[in-house]
Amino acid sequence: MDRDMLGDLSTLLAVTEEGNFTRAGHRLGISQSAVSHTIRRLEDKIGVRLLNRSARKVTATDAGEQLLAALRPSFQQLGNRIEEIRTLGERPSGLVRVTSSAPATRDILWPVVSQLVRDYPDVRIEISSEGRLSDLAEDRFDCAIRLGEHLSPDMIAVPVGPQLEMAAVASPEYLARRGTPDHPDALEEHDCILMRHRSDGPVYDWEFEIDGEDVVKKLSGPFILNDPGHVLTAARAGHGFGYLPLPEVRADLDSGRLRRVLAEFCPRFDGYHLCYMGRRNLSSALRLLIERLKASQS
Amino acid sequence: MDRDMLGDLSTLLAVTEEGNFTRAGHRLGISQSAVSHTIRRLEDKIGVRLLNRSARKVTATDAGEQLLAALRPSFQQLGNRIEEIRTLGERPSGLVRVTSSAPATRDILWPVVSQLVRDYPDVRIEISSEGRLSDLAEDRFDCAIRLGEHLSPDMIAVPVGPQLEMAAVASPEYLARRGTPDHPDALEEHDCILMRHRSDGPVYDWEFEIDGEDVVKKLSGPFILNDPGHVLTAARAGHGFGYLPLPEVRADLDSGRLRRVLAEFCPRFDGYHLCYMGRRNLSSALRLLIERLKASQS
DNA sequence: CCCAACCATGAATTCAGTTCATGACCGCAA
DNA sequence: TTGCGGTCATGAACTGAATTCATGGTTGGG
Repeated sequence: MDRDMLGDLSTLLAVTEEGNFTRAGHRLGISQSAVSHTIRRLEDKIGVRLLNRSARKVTATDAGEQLLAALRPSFQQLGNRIEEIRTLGERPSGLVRVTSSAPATRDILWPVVSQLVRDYPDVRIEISSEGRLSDLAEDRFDCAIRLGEHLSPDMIAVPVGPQLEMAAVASPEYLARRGTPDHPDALEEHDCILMRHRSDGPVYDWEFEIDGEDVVKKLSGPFILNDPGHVLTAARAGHGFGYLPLPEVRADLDSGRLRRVLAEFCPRFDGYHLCYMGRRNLSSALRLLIERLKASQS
Repeated sequence: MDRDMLGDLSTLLAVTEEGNFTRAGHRLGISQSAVSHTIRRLEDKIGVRLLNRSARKVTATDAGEQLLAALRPSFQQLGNRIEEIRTLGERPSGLVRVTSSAPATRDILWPVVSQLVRDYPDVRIEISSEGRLSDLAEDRFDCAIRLGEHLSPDMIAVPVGPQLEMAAVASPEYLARRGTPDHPDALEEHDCILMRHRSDGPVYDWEFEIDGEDVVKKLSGPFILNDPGHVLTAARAGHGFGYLPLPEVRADLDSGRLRRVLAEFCPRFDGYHLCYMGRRNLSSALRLLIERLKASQS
């Protein structure tokens, strides 16, 4: 019994259920002619006439009836079984460990996972603000919400949030002590808390938009950190300016712990990305989360 | 369950049977890459991962195993059924020689062969009421319709008719001359035309049901015959009682040539059997007849 | 550490399935 | 008896899904 025959058998079944080629074709989404060719081809392969055709009537021959007698229960069982595993397959379960900053958790992650765990009671989500991208490779976390695209060749990053705006911030104490810059060029006279992710990687650029032009400032300062939380800590402590996405500094701005400068020079850019290791066997729960986050972006 | 999926399912089965995509591809006559695409497409359609792949090993997931558990018997049944009808459908042709009594021909054989020769124009059926079981072994006939099960070790008998009732009959002339028995015991005072099939075999029993008990009467008479037709001939001639299945004597009863006695004592028993030599290479036409007679019994 | 065997996948190819066009057949009504 | 409408059959033309090609990634064994 060859593979191509199997689809043809379901055409045979449709013909006998509908009673003519034309209606069977409608049901299957093909033309009457295609049905005719298909049945003819099947009969040639098996070497037996399966249908008697007269004008206005199609009936199964005895051989056809015998074949259909085996076909009906078999296809019914297979259809049922496929539906069962499809339904069961839609029951993701297990733990998904996500590392995400508090703002990303609040703005991007929480709206999605809140509904997800209602829809799929067997899924549990662990969210930690302390993880690092390197934790993904070491399987301490399953995914991370981060700004910008992926950095490692084996890591996948998909956008899951709207475009963002950067903010340059410093403590009131620092500003009182060192003055408030009114242009990005002035930052060259200030201390800036820089970031990079890998100790051997590039330092993150501070980009500004001056007279419609994108300008990258090469700055310096007392710290090069790899964690936005630490950048905030250092900025609050008066060690200089931090340059972070607006959501990440909003709480400090609201509380007055930090003040924003050069807002009119700050461009918008791609927002949060979901990062995960691009390996094969992602759990169904993780796949589900990835799909949901992608979908929330549209 | 759509048509295109069915062929893909047989690819899935081949992969799990062969243990890898490459060998499955060889079996199916397609490349390893085509197998990979096919499995991927099937998994996308169903929405469930069916196989775990690692280097050098492919195994079914739980969902895949469940699907395969339904797939295997279904495809086996379909494959067998297709092979059956293909075999039968190899345009059976030629002559099938059947020996059958007139009642068996009328009641059992005719309804089946009438349609069979329409379906298969190359098949011809010869029916003779003169044959004997011994003619099967000597290849003068291909099969026989007979009451009761087979007698020779190399002969096969399959039931092809409903249960029957025996009838004890005699001619009106005999009854007028010798009297009408009103109990099976009275037969001991009468002439009875006996039957057996092999000259060295046992004489056929005359069984009656008396007060709910089965009773075998040991009787005697002027003839021991091996053919029901001859028994009827003898009974019509007034030689005594015949003991035959009701269908075989119906015509004589209807015409008044014979009269039935002791009807309330006659039990029912297994009916007509199709007898044929149990050798291997039965012609396709004979196999077809056998299948049809078996099927007509259900 | 290297190699062989296997799977994955995007792009390109190909040919089997399908449509198109149209003829043949048949049942039914006028 | 004839005409019409509905259905099946089939060869030729078309097309898109299945398959191949090319190649990269992974992994187990030597």
